Amino acid sequence: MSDPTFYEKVYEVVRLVPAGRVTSYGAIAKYLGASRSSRLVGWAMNVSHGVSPKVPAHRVVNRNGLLSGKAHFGEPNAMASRLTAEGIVVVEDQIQHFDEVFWDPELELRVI
DNA sequence: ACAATGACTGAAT
DNA sequence: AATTCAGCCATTG
Repeated sequence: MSDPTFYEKVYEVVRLVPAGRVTSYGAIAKYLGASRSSRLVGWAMNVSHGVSPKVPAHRVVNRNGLLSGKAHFGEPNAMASRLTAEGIVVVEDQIQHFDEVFWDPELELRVI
């Protein structure tokens, strides 16, 4: 990683996501000032397998609340299982009550 | 240095 | 309203 600045930022934001909440790639990208680089966020997650502390990539889904990245986990059910264990309802790889569990860094990490 | 890739998103049809 | 198309931008070969 010659210049993991972007990844580091992504990891940091993802790690800030509280248990029982989820966020979207676009929200993270926007918080980092790169709202159009949502794909890079997903790519960062792809590299986040061996980073430490561990990055809760299971709390990051696409803007529709769909577990788009579940296929990248060792077990396809690992992502849904972890979300369910945190109190998030997932049916058919789709997060239920997505608007209630959605965690927007721009709103939560904003200056109070 | 060029071209291709990708866990997305928004706009157009 | 649902599906399709194109843009976007950092990293890798």
